[in-house]
Amino acid sequence: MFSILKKDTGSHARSGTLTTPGGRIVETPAYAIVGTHAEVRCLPPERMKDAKVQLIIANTYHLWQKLGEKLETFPGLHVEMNIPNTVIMTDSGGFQVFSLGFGREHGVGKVGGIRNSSVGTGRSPSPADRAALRSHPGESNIRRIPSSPGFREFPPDDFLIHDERNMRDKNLVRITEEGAYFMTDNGESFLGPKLSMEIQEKLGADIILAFDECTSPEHDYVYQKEALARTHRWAKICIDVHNRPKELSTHSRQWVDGSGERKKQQMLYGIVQGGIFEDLRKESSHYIGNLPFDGFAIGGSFGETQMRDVIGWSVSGLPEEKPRHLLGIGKIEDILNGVAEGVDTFDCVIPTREARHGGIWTHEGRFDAKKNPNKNSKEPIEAGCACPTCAHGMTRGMLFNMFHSKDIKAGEYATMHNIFFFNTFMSEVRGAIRNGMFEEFEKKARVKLLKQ
RNA sequence: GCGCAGGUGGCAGAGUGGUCAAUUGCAUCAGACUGUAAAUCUGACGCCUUCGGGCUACGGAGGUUCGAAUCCUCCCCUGCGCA
Repeated sequence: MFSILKKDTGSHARSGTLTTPGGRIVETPAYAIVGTHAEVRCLPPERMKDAKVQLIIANTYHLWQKLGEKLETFPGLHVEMNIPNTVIMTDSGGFQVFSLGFGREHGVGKVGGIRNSSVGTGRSPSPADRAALRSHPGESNIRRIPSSPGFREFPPDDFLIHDERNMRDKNLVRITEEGAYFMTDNGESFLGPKLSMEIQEKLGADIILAFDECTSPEHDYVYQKEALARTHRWAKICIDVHNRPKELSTHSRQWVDGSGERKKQQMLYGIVQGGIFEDLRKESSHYIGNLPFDGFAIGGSFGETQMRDVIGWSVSGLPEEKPRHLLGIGKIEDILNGVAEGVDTFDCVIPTREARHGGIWTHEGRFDAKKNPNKNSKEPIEAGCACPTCAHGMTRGMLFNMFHSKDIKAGEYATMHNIFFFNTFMSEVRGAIRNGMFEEFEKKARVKLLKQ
């Protein structure tokens, strides 16, 4: 259940309370800390409370690969991670379709620079794109594995220069109508919408995500359109699997019989895609928004400069009363943009990954603890910060030394601070919205936090 | 004193006639990181440069050679063994 407590008048920002079917609670806007393998790197489970974590996102693909047959007897993420009261969501594996596939081939992340000029505006397809769409319906970069019917490689090898072929060989994913084939160390494994749903039921998160295809920022309009149609077809399959009669379930966790009423234990979110194209994003937003999901997520690729527009288009067709999650984003500026566009929850590796790499976030901007200016610095990590790291009296110089002496604790101290910082920041955002001060808060935050 | 092994860029350690300003690792410095193949990855790392190149360099001094970190002679130093 999602109840909105306050809506901002100057933007689409809102603040509310998300209560999961299991009775766990998230105050929104909130930030999901990434715990891909059912653990937050460099943060012991018992310290999550100290870091003010209220939401965790784990990963279906990676846990599936890691657990194998143990999945059948998996006790559920809350038990496994020993965080009975924390809300957990699982990503469906749709992102790995990109990160292990075209992400590798194109050498980009989801917020990549946009190289293809015909893609740059994000407004509408160029005449060339339209022509391509007419003359090659369905014939985009899709690859079929040799064992599947109608196998073909596209583009054919002959069309590729050597470097392009090398890059293509980095792609470990073959996408088909049914799902995606992943090349792993143990051979090939297939993951599609149906299986992703079944795995997510066994993992037992509070919130699960539809299996989608996350596209690359380098994909052109033609490909984005085709991938979007596929993601939409998969969305319906996910709903059907999620809502199948209990008798057909292979796993009992999905349904709870409480007070004579059969109740779903997990919330299912649909995912909006469409690359950076306005018409595709709006189409997707309306299509997904009209399906009976419990909430919605915005996925896929963004150009850094187009991000806010893309978020706006993606939200445009979603029902007001249901929660919205922005997948894999972000940085402070992205959060401000997302909240202002009506996003309720976020998740991103930024706080945790950057912490391990020395990137420290503070209310005065970000700094790199491994870099020279911090050598011998007596300055606290962040003055006035109440996190356990700062409360411990850690200085920038101490952290510098720990990183340089490869002390494993450096990553822990930094991770603790960053998670605490992001969660604190989110609570400040909530406070601002609930007090009707979001506009002022946002203005100040942009000036102060973004100077880096 | 004799025998053996060695002395290479901040360190470790390749190279044993030209493709060597010298593989590689570490350290250092800089940059990146957005649903985590990431406690990771890139780049720089003798000096100068108009970015074409120029200069000085493999313990020291000579020598052989068109050409030497690489071969020869002497010297200096280090480690191990024997006296």
